[in-house]
Amino acid sequence: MPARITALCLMGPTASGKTDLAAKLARRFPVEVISVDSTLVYRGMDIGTAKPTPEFLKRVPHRLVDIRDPEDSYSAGEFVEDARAAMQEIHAAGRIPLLVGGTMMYFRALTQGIAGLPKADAALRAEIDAEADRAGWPALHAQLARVDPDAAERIAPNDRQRIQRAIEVYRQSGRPISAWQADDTAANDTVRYVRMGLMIEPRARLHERIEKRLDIIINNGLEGEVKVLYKRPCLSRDAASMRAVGYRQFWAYVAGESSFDEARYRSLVATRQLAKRQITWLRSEPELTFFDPLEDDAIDAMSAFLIPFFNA
RNA sequence: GGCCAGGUAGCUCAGUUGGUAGAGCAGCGGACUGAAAAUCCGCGUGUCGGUGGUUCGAUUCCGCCCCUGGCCA
Repeated sequence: MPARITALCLMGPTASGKTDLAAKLARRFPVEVISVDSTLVYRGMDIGTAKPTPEFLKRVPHRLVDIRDPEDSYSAGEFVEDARAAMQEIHAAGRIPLLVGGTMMYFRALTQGIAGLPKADAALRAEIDAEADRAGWPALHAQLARVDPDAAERIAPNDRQRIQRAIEVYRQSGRPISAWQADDTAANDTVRYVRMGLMIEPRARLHERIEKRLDIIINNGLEGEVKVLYKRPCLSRDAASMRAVGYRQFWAYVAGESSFDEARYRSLVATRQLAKRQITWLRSEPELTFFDPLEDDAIDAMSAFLIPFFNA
């Protein structure tokens, strides 16, 4: 049985300054960063994801960055396995894991457990998509209602992603997804999570930062980066990686479907909407202590908050 | 300066044969179990450009004024 360990969580919406604060914490405490970000896992997606530079990563190593090609997918389940392994290694090396990121579902899956569901199956998903093209998602929702009324009740008739997932799991295993989800997921109780959240208020203040950051990303060459990805023969716009904010919108521009200004505007909107969803997660996160990253003494406030956990 | 077309929600616009108005986008709130930077659900009062007039009643009809765009001088 592994020893009980403490892990720190630093969670915040996009453009809230997580990376910067993580680096500062790493200078003050014996911590090692684990990235909790569904886009930083992809190699070759550096500019649009605002990935820390190689020099920065050399100074402050991050686990779970650049571990997938954009053609491949990654998932919350894989993240949980990878993050648990990384936490054990870091702990064994005498340091404390610092989980940093904005992919709230990954945090939730890690800290509260995730059912042992069957994995994704690309062929089966394509099959279900084809059926939906013919009959429409509400029809598949009705089909789901016959085999799994509990799941159907929770899923909206137009929520293609969840309908598809529920049907996928049922066809693969012959067992309703609601039954799988009812299994005891027994969150890993060998880890104690200490949660810190970043919040920038009012919202307009965050929106300003988002716009500035997007323009930096565009000036750094987002268009060129997307062009390289666009040319890869095995990479499609339907790949999980290419649905990421900025990539999806500039893919449409590179494909000649929209103007540059439109790609920029839509990326801006998508980023704001992403931030809003992340904030919704944060509001429901238990035992979260908030910090304002724009305060001059943010790092000191966080340090003061953390010291008791390092002495324990 | 003259003629024409417009001025309605943050933006783009629809509409009211006269009974004070509604879509898309944006924005806001929420959900979230192997694609989650994903996928969905909910939320629409705004001096209908200003001002006078007609009318029981004007955003709607009429006059004048202001603003924008186009054409003509």
